[in-house]
Parts: sequence; C-alpha cells; structure tokens
Amino acid sequence: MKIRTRYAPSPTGRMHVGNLRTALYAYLIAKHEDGDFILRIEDTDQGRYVDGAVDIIKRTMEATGLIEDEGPDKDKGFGPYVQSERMRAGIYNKYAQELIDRGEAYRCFCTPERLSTLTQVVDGKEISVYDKHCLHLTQEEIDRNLAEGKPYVIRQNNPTEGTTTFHDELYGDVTVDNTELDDMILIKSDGYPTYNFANVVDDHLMGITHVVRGNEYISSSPKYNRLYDAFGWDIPKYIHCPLITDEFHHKLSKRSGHSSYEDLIEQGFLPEAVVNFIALLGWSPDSDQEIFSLEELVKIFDYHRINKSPSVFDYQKLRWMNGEYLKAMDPDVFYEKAEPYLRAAIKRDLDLHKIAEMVRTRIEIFPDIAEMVSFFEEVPDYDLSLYTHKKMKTNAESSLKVLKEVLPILEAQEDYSNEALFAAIKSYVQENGYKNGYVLWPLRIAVSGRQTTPAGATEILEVLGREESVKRIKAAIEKLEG
RNA sequence: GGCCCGUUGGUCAAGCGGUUAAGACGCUGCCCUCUCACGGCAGAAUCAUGGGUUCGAGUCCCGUACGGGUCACCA
Repeated sequence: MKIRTRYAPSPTGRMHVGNLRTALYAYLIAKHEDGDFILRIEDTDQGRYVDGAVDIIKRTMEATGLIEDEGPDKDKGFGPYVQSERMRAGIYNKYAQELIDRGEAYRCFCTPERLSTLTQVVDGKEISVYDKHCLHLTQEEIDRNLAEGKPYVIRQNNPTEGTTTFHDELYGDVTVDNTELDDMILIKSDGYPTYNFANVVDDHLMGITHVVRGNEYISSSPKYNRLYDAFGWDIPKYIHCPLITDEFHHKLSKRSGHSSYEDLIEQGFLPEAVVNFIALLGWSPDSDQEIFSLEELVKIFDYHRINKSPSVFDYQKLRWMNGEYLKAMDPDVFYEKAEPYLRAAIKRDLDLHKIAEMVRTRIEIFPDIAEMVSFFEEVPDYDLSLYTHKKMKTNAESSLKVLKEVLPILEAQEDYSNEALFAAIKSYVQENGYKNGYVLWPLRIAVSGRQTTPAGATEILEVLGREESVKRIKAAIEKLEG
C-alpha cells in the first residue's frame, strides 16, 4: 500500500521549529517510500486564527522544499483540504451523528457554569473531568433542549471500565485505564469540530497511513483509537516525535528567540542548513555523515531511528552547520547572498567580490559580515598598544620606524596585487634581516586598526588600493608620533 | 495530584548482552600561517541511582530520583 502522510498545522502564526521538524519527518517518511505527502489546514479554532498564517505555512514549505503532493491548492480528490471548508460541507456533523446513533457519542447541554464546578486545581493546574451528566438525559429532555435552541456540544462516550491500548511505532504499546479517558468534545457549540475529532475523521477520509505528530498527543491517542474502533475504521500507524527543548530543557518557546523557522531566517540562517539541522535533532543516520541535502535525507531516512528522548536545540551547532553550507556554496551564489550585507557595511568603491571571499571561511551567518569588514570603510579609533606584539617582537616604536620605511616603497609600487605587494615587502624584510611579522603586523594594524582581520596585510592593501593605503599609513605614522 | 513518556560527555548522538563506549558541536593544546579563520593532529569530558537476571549489563526486569508531556468548547 502506498504510504500517505500529512502535515496538519493550525494557521496561528509563525512556524515553530518543532512543527517544522514534524512536517519534515512526515515528508521524509512518505518520500522515502515514494508515497504522498499531504498538507491539511486545521483552522477549526476561529479564535486563534491569524490572518496570513496560511501563507506563512505555504511559503515555509516552499522554501524548505517540503512540497506537498496534495493540499489546498492541489486537490487530488480528497478535498477540501481546509477543515473549515470541510465543516461547511457537513462532513463532521455527519460522522458525529453516526456516532450518536451508535451510542458512541452524545449531546451535552451543560453550561460553562456547571462545567466549572467540575474543575479542581492541582499544583496550580486546572483539571476537569466530565461526569457524563448529559449521557443520562432522556430523549424527551434532549428534544426539549433542542427545541429551545439550547447550545450543546457532542461528546465522545468512553467506557469507564477496562483498558485501552494503542501502538506507536517508536514507543511500542501504551496501555491506559479507561477511567483516564475523558468524554472529550467532538463538536463544539459553534458547530466546529475539535482537533480530536476532525483529525481522526480527516486522516481516515484522506487515507493517511502514517500519522506523524508531536509527543504531546501521545496521551490522547487511546481516545483516538476508540474513535477509529467506534467507526470500524483501520487504525493508522502512529509515529510520535520527541520534543525539542531550549537549553534549560523546557519546551522551545518564543522567549528563546529562535523558536520559529522565520526567526531563524531573519537571523541569517539558510533554509537548507535549518532543515539539515532539525533533521538531526531527534534522528540520526547509520553513518557519521552530518551534512545532508533534502534529497539525501529522502534516500536514507528511516523513521525507526527516530529518538524517543527530547533534544536540546543547540544554537551553536546550528551556527557551525550554517557555516559549513557557506563554505560549500558556489562562489557566485555566495556573493549574491553576501552582497547586501557587504554593501550595508561598505560604501567605498572596493572589490566586494574579493572581500566576500575573505569572510567566507570566517563567518557562520551573513550578519557576521558587518562587524568583520567595517574597517574597510573606516579605520576605527584604536589603541597604540595594538602595535605591541610579543611574538612578532613589535611595539609602537619599532612600528613607527617600519611604517616610515615601508611608506615610500608602497608609494612607488606600481603593481598593487597581493602577490606583488607581498614580494615587495618580503624583499624589504630580507634586506633588513627582519622577520615577516615584524613588518606585516604593524602594517596590518595601520591599515585596519584591528587586532584581527579577515585577511593579511597585503591582501588588505590590495583591496584598499594605493591611494587609500598610503593615506592610512600616513595617518598611522602621525598617530604614532602624536 | 492521576496517568503516560523519557534519562549515554555541557549539547546532538552511535550503541541493541562481551567495544579501548563511535562520530559531531563546543572547549583546550599543537601544526599550518602575513593576524584571525579554514584545514590537519592531539586531548579533557558520558552510560542518573539502587536492586535483580546473567559467566558477563549502557544494553534485559523491578524500584527510586530527576526531567518532560497530558488531564480545555487549543491544537
């Protein structure tokens, strides 16, 4: 049988990285077996609906390469793929009524006031278990309530004795006491289905074979199984993915600053790197390879190797991985992406291509560029102590002497290429019996004003050009004499 | 609090009864080197805990601790 998985997000805002990983795994599971990957929008909560959120989802999937085979824009006969539309088509009501007819569900007219008497607070958390009050209503009472137009919900009628077991592909069999099964709401008083109900109905109707979802649904899965059983439907394979946490081992939240895919992109990460990174959060291949394209992941992904324990989102490692992508990137593509950052930092007419290649092995994300190349624009105000370097045996005094001697050489230098410049300096070094660093160190400080730079002295001279170089060296001499 | 799930270095993780307990990020040192970075090499650092089972346990079983999830007309 062809595998069919689905990603079923709620359009409530940005795309949480945990959700993105769930989507990725669902995609990989399907594609690994050449199956279908479906996108379904679960917008049954009008209160939480955020305008434009569906677009964010679509854009994110497009950018990450998780292209769906079926979805709102690609109806292959299982549509509509948006739950509010399915609700209007009467799908959920039909199935809910079927459950009522079978005695597996019932209408509940309880008011919020009565319901609140059923809740208790434990450890600061509100807990409420429905008492099946409305299950015992007589047909007359039900008809009268209906005639009066009293609002109602439809609840699942769960047994209070025995146990229910469901099977998860990763966690194995999980058995719970039926007393734990609340009579959850299937249809809300506004007529919309709850996630719990719509999810089961749609997964069945859409022929989903593998339900991939977050760990937080594990405790409600027994109730879903009872729904499948009540309808007499085949139960899909369940794959519950572990949680992603922040460095404090708490669920990744907005506070961390990088909880959503969009946050990460805004911070300068590449979509490919993000996908690669989250693929490895909770899953590992059977080799040592760590850098994978989406195509490679499709080829080797084996969901049995998904971890059961939660994993910490390691921002450091993401940065490293992004850097790996930068280093492997085609030079033209790299330049194209780096250019806006370069232009923002450098207004002078310099060879940005050369500078781009300078920073390439030194940055992890593009925003790192700004700080790294700012000296090209302008020499920062620096301390003379920078001229002192123990290993190079330099200090302010020796630097002043060297710079004064090198200045005329550079003024006379015709060929301002890095190679020619280095050769010229080298011969000066040899004539005087110095060490390279004895000359190069002060020279680099003079033209950059920085202790560390993304290039050597002569490379910087080349990019700066003779006029600007000479100007900077003269300024340095003045500063040293000052 | 009830129920459920989890626990290998700081982090991601391999491991499926016998290993010197892989690899990666980060960290430290060395080499390379016109600084830094890249690259190369080396190093420190882990099986939560107590009982079993077994000739032998990170690997299997039970308890404990810790962490997390869940108990909504949210998904």
